[in-house]
Amino acid sequence: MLKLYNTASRQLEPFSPENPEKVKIYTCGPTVYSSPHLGNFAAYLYWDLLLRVLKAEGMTPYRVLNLTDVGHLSSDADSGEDKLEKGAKREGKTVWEIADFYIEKFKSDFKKLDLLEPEIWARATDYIPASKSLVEKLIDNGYTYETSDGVYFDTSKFPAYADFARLDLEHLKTGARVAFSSEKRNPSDFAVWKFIQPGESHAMRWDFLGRPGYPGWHLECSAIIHETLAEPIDLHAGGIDHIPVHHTNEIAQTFGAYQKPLANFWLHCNFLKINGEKISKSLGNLVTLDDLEKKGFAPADFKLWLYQGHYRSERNFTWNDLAAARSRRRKWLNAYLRQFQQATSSTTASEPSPDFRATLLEKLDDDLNSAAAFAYLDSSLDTLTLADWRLIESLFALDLASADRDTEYTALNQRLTPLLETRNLARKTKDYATADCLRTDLEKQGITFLDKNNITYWQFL
RNA sequence: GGUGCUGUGGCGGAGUGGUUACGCAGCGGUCUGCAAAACCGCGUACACCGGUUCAAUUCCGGUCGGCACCUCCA
Repeated sequence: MLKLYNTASRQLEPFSPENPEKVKIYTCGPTVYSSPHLGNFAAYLYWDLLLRVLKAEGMTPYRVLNLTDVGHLSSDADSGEDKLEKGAKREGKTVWEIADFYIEKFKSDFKKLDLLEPEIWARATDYIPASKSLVEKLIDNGYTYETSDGVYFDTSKFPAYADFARLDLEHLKTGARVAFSSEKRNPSDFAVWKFIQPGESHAMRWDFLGRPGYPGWHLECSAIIHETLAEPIDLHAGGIDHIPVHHTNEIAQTFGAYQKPLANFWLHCNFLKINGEKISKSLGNLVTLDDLEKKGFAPADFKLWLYQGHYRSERNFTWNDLAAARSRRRKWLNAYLRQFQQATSSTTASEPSPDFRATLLEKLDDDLNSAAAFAYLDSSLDTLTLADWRLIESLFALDLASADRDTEYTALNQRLTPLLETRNLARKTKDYATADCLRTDLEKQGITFLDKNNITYWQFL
């Protein structure tokens, strides 16, 4: 039985969706104004593992992933620039071009990492009517008040506001927020709709309440969920940073509008650091998927590195550790290739070994403990069948035993088998010059021979 | 100030009240014509101080350290 750590209760709980045939999942997506970095992808990789474990457990996830293409202020100060506007200025494009460009970038990286596509990609700007209707509901239900710069949610009207994040509202630092809007009744109040002031340039604007404006940042998630999944959903996932503000506000506004809880289960992943520092633009330490590939790492190397740890633990990314993960992955790949080469002549089971499957899933069922699953995998390396490897691939998608790869390996096998036989014949006749020459040539292509128990395999260096 | 996380062998990283994962790197060995990132073996780690206990890295208290969020960053 799958158990997950529910942020709402701060406890490990059995995950039992209302309808296993359609497990309603919402995962917070990116703001599309620049290239995503490894830290961003960590979240999607963790949730991908979650989806795959759900599937292995016989459930059918139905997942919505939002794309925040509405600009929002990059800081709370009045001088703060809208992120998309900033990106547009930087690249000499319109905000819409910026959004389109980075959505495509995100989706192509998503594909490179072999992540399961969400059932719905939800662009915030496609849900403006839903957003407006949510604000109207909030106004009708008396949860809001208007200031000169927007419509605000009055958090004092939602007594449970502090519960989810266990906030101490009395002691919350206010600072910038108060300066930003002295008209706010409570420091924790937040805008559900923002007005565009005369003279303010904001390319994305919609008429609402008799004037131009745009939705508050937290609004889209509640609106999209209401429109696409209907609350309460089975599971809502996001980064740990979203607990105190974003998810807290989502819960408040959804309850205010629809008088229903937003989600039954909340999952939060911890952050990635790089060389011991937080990932941030100002520190200039962003690493993208492209950087990884430039240094000769496969996207799957990063996945393996990430899954060696736990989603709730803070991880520190270093190139050294990534190289270690790559070594481990190559070892697995070669173990698979040995099975693959041996299996061409022998029959293989079509189903994974029940024991292996059960034990592997048992580890993952324990709050997605992929590190423990990997340790078990390593200790079983020699006994894994092709079907076992397909199970591993279906759970972790490490680009080891996919159908595409198998086609490649079959072709390689056809090309290499004659060379391998020639070499072994040369060895038999003690023509070591020929034998070594063949091996050296192949090693230039990153392939070598492994002689094990009188069988010779080819494998990657 | 508030909230939360965290301190495990050279590095990474699970986990557990007593048999002490796993990976990378290292060392030794085996196999081999020679090799090999193939196999075997080795390292006896859990910040510090108290407490509970027959027994604590694991529970409790404290100390010290690290980190994150509260700044529209996953």
